[in-house]
Amino acid sequence: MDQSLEKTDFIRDTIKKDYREGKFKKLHTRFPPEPNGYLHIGHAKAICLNFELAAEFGGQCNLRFDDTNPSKEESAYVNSIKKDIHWLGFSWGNREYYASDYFQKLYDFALDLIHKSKAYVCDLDADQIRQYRGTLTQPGQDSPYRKRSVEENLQLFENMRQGKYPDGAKVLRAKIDMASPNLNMRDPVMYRIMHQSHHRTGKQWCIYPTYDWAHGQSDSIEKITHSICTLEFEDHRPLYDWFLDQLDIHHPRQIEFARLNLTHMVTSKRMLKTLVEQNYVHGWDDPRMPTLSGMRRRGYPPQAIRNFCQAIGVAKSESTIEIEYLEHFVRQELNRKASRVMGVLDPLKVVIENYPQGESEQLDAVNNPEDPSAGKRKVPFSRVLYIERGDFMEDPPKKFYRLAPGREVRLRYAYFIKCIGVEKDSRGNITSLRCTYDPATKGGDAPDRRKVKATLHWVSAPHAVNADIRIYDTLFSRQGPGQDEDFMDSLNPQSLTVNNRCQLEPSLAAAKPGQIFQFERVGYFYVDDDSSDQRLVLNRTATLKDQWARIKKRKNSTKS
RNA sequence: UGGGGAGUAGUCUAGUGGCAGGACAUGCGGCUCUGGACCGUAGGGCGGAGGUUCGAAUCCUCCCUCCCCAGCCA
Repeated sequence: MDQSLEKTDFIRDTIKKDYREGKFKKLHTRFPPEPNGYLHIGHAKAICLNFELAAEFGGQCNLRFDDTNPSKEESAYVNSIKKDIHWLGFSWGNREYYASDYFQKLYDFALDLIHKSKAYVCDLDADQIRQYRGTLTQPGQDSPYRKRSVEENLQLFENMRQGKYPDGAKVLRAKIDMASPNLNMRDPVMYRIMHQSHHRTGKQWCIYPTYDWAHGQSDSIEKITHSICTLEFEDHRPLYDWFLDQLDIHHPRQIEFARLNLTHMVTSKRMLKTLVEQNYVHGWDDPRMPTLSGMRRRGYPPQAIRNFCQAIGVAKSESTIEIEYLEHFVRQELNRKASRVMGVLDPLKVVIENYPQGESEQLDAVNNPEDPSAGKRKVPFSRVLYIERGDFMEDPPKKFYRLAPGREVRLRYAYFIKCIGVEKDSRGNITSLRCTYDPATKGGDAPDRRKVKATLHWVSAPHAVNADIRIYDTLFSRQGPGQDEDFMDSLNPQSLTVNNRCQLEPSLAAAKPGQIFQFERVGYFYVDDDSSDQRLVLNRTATLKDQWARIKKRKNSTKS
């Protein structure tokens, strides 16, 4: 690989170093989601990292569900997670694992620690354990049960497993150091009693391992070489290492990186759950959600998300990426792939007065100028058309070079038209435009080489189809929702508006759910599953970049 | 205040003692039958103070700011 193009970051550096030092032969990573919610864009960063690392170094990446807490986990989440990872374009072969697959092995490992006098059964309740733990600045105290004999611990632990105690009565703890400055080392809990049915093991167990006890050992069982996780687990690394060392089993290296944050978004599972459960959005796959299923339904191509994840890189400093950066990759991908069509969101009627009444014709339109193989299609033209209301101004300011009285513009793939009159209602609102067309400009070129400043999209009124277009904006109006206020307070009341006035070219009548189009000069639109033969429903994926909108915005802000 | 991390343009990120580079965003220009795309161009940065060195984003010292940890969550 070209040295200058080779990706580099601290994780890859570490892996290369480990490889040079012969610490492993084949890289093995894993993506370990807990099946207690839907995957979001933050997970995508971890998924891409783990799977791409494996691919780059000729290794493998496992999918492992971290299902150690039956009170929160459901198989419905398992399915959505698998679907989303596949959608992103990654596969884990037959290496679909569950921490719950290892419950027996973990139990045996625990026995081993008890035998080594490195773990004990503790009768303190949750409150008492907290008190004994000490504080950030004060050391903890040994549990009164810390000195139990190996035999007693073995018996008690067996009893725990047999279901002889109620929830919370006892726990199994590692025997490390109650005075450690790292709170995670102050005799952390390994097992808790939960008489709770598990989505995979059913009623087989009533004691469940904690994250700290399950994670490293699961990594080890799967012969993971590099266990990549987020920064908040940095404090846990000494414990991760301690368990593996005491057990003297395969020892992966844990590496921590900074999680992904995006402006105008939240990714905390608690907050996302609240949004769904209190119906602020229409489900986990609402196109405003930062979930992968939401983005899929919004029309974001998976490749755009992967490109984005590559571009943002991986580091240890906490960062918040502007949502515009993600949108850039969405547009980049869609620009190459999406078929162009014409659709008018805010219609203004135009009558071509010199075009024969009752007639129409079919004009050639290019489907995708970025992709000649996409071919051409026909669009009907007639005497009565719709153009975008915003494409006309009666009294245009300097930098506005679209249609205005007396002005000539081109209708894309059609003709030059000139505005010769404006019709208004009694309140002075413009109801329609009177125009003439130049038959010699058919197709969009003038034989006399004269130029026009603007090209407008349009739709023939008698041929137009209608639809519901869901116009999405960011779910939150603040850049960092929930940072200085309750996150619900910065919900954007404008995050969804439905437009049913639109007029679209007739080819859209055949659009099928899952298809995505560029409405020329407007944006990208994805055909939603809610569409039926009776009613087309489109989600606006993203707008096109719009120079005029920016000029307008700047003018308004300098005025005020 | 114990421990663990992090500070490079508006936002990400590269750099590992030798010209601070790239992407997004922004401005300007070009091109164009999408004010899209594309091409070109400009502005703007090493948290601070000392020190070592011919030379410091990089090494040393001190300081400042931010994040994480006191779940039987992950």
